Amino acid sequence: MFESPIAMPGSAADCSDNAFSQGVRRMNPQTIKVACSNCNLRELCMPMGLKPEELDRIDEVVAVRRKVKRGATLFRNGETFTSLYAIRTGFFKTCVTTEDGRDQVTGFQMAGEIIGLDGIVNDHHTCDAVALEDAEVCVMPFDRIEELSREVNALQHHVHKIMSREIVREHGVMLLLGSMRAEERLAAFLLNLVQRLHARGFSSSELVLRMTREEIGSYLGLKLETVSRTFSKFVDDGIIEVKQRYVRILETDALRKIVNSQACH
Amino acid sequence: MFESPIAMPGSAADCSDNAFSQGVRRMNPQTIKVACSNCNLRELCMPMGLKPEELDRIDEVVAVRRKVKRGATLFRNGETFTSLYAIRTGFFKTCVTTEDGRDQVTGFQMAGEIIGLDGIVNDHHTCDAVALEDAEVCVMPFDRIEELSREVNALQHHVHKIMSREIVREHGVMLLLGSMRAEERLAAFLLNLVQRLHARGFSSSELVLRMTREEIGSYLGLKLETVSRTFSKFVDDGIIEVKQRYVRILETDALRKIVNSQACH
DNA sequence: CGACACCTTGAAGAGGTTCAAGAAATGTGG
DNA sequence: CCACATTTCTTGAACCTCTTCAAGGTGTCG
Repeated sequence: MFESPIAMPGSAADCSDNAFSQGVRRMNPQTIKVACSNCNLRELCMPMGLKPEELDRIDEVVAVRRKVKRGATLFRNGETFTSLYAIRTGFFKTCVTTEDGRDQVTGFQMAGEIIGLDGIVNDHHTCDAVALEDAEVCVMPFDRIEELSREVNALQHHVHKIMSREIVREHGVMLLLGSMRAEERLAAFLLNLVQRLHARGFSSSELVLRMTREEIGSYLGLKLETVSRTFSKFVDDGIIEVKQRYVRILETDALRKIVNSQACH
Repeated sequence: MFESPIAMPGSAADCSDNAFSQGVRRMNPQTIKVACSNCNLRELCMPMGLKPEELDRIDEVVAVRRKVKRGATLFRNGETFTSLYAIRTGFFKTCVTTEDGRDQVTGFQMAGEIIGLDGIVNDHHTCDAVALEDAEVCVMPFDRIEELSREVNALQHHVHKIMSREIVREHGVMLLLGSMRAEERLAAFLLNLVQRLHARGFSSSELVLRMTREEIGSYLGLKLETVSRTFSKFVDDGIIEVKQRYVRILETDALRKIVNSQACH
């Protein structure tokens, strides 16, 4: 509900197909076959600068689309791995769970991001991917990705980059979890979220959290009460405004200063 | 010095080439050109079950070997990415550093493991790789890897698996940093180290730490004093013996119980 | 053998957690 | 559309774990 005023029209965040491509495409709701070449999220999840004939081949990557209702899982720990998923719309969390009941949110993913990479190594997923709002994903069978990336060099390198990016992202999370205090973690979290939303055409100062305080806490290695208290502290300090899930950042620089405060320790 | 009595002869941990292959190979110390097909670490860092002609091609992956003295870096944050490195001998840490002086060890790597994956996404390394003991690595230029993996399917899939494995490993670290207490973290750390050493033919109850308490602490998100105290507590409880860097595990099950103690919270 | 890096241990303190209660929002069924 | 149940969020107070600061011990290497 807060999203539409924040979204910038015509941007990558506007995830509906344009009128032309819809007219050309078959609209069978069961098996929606779609072309990456027409997708306005392409620049986020597919390699850029392809030759026309390569672009056509890329269309073979996506088998079908799949809708995932809020609260439902796209895949679960233990399930057989078959495909990577490119998020078209919606918002996901991924989390690992242990037998003894430990739980850790390992990431939040939004439109244009790829999930499922964890499953490659053992042909089974090792985490759950849960939709935090109604979502739609492009299903990309991995054997087809491997096949195509033998022929399209740009796709091959793109797959490698996506995996490397995820490794680097996780390094950042390890830094956060291993060396930051609560305020620093939450500030870094907010800056990261808003930066990614901005890259998708949303505001760089307002956002709607799609996850609960508990999920934020799990991701940041904090209890939900600490997350709530830290939000309140930022509000008291005049850095942000918070109304439930809605957050407005008033002082981006203050958040940056909090994250980079290591020097004065 | 503690290593030789623990190592099992003839195992993968015995990293020297056999007499035959040395006789055949040119021994120019400047540019040592070596064949993966003869390496007894192959099963750790290369795909298995290759056809003979594929095995020959794999030999093209490794350009040269490179020695890294204890304390020296294999690559540094900011350096241009060119190659992945397979560790032949020695022990590395990788760590990310921020301008404001924060520092986080993101992993410890031993023989047969691959480092450098962080550099793919932006053509620059985003962390430092430091040898914790004199080491030797196989340099594998990444463009050559990409070239070859277009032709050898098993290599292609192997590269994907290595990257996926690293992603899954980091999920585990996030779980550790985000949800475990000091004792649980150190117990998990010891079990992981000893398990990996065991896979290389070393003892599953004795090990020599190649890193300082401070480096362990950085990896586990703890201060070195906490690491030291937790070691001492494990000794008091009769779970391990510690003499500086030498550790003997007396009660593996006790360590396992500590890691999986979440249920009784 | 002396300098330096590394490790251990104690005591005090801070930051985050736990437990608890109530408020606010959200969803559901009549 | 409203009442009720449920989930989510906020806030307070006590507690606990880990950190910080400090001092001394141990090992290593030139």
